[in-house]
Amino acid sequence: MKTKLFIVDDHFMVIEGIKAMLQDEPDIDWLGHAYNADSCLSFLKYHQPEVILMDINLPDKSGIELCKEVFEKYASIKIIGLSTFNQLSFISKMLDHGAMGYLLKNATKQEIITAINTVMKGKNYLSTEAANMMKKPSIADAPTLTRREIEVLQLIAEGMTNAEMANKLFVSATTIDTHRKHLLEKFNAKNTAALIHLAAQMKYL
Amino acid sequence: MKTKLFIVDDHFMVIEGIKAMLQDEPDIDWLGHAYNADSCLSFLKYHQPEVILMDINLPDKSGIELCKEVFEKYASIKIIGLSTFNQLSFISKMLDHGAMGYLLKNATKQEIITAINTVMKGKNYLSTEAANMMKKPSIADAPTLTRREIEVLQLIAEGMTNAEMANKLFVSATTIDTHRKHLLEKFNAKNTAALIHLAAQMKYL
DNA sequence: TACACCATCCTTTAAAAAGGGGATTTTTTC
DNA sequence: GAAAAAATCCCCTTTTTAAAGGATGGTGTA
Repeated sequence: MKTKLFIVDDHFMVIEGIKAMLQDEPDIDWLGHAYNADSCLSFLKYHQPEVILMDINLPDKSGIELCKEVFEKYASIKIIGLSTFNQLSFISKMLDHGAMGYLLKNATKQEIITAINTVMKGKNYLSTEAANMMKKPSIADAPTLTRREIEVLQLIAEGMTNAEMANKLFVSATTIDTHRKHLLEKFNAKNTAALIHLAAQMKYL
Repeated sequence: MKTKLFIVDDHFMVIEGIKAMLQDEPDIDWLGHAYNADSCLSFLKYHQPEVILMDINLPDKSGIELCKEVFEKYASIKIIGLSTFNQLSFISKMLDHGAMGYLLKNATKQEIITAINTVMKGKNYLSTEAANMMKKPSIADAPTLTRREIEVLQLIAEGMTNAEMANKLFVSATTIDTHRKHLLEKFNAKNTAALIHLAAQMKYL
């Protein structure tokens, strides 16, 4: 039996590429594609794909949001996230919101087919590279910061010294020092450079 | 007369996509593709494409380097840079190193053909979005870093101290200090925190 | 109300980074 | 082959941060 496949991606080349790669596959039934989240949702009102390949970067909303919406409305549809290699920080969010797989856009034909078959069996599929990237510190273990800590963090990133921040925030320099201390602890960072790096990765900056 | 076209991109989907889009074009002669810089250079030893579509992210070296090499050896080949939208900081560098055009990977068939025809006439072609992004000062003026500077930058971001880096890179701590100094100058950063922040924004980290 | 958490302030010591010089060798570029 | 850039090394001084203590008042909630 054929797997009904749908694709959401605003990159024409990617859509054409996947179509070209899969058009001769007997087990794949190409339902069509959408260039943005809106037209994907419209399509789903009248059609029922079994698997959706979904870019995490769409023009109208993020793939993460779309993923969530589709999962809430049509829980039976298996979603496979698609991205280029440098956007892997979103993988875990995608998976949290109902995606069952994750593919990089340099995937081979065989990888795509394996991913589709795997999620159809109800199992998760992560590309090797995606799985590796998952091990990197991500938003998953982002610490909870207080209002003041976020404020100080951002000023540190702008290059201000404790004295300057103290002046700007009308507190003592030692107070800033305490906030810094807490930031280093919460992020488990060795020093300011590592702190800013982690904070940037975790989208605080 | 047909335009001889070659593509370098490590994203199979993109190659398949472009191939699918252009295969019915009477004016395009599809010479083939390469997945990395090395095999592109090998190909060029024995074949002469007129236009190369080149991804700026390749597995073995950056598209910028490849662009430079190809331009030096085969100045008559017109190079069109290819990228997804979030890597536009490299456009100007690509153009500096001999590229004549820049396309985003969500380009339509018509845009690709227009780009190819435009560069064949000896004119530059920038996609509208690329041209817009060029105007943004933020990412555009990312400094050019040396190999060593990039290395040190990344180690700083990991939280290493000068002494640790010196040890790791088998150089004196004062050397690391000099690299740091240059990094601060190039990024025009007040201190390390600001440096890492800027570097992260400019996709160095 | 008691407890956790936040924000504030303090001291001291040691380590690291910033800022200012200058210098040499190798590699790249013109 | 000369000029420019990169990578390496060194000095000195000052500023800034890190680390490790402890302390106080306020707020929100269980």
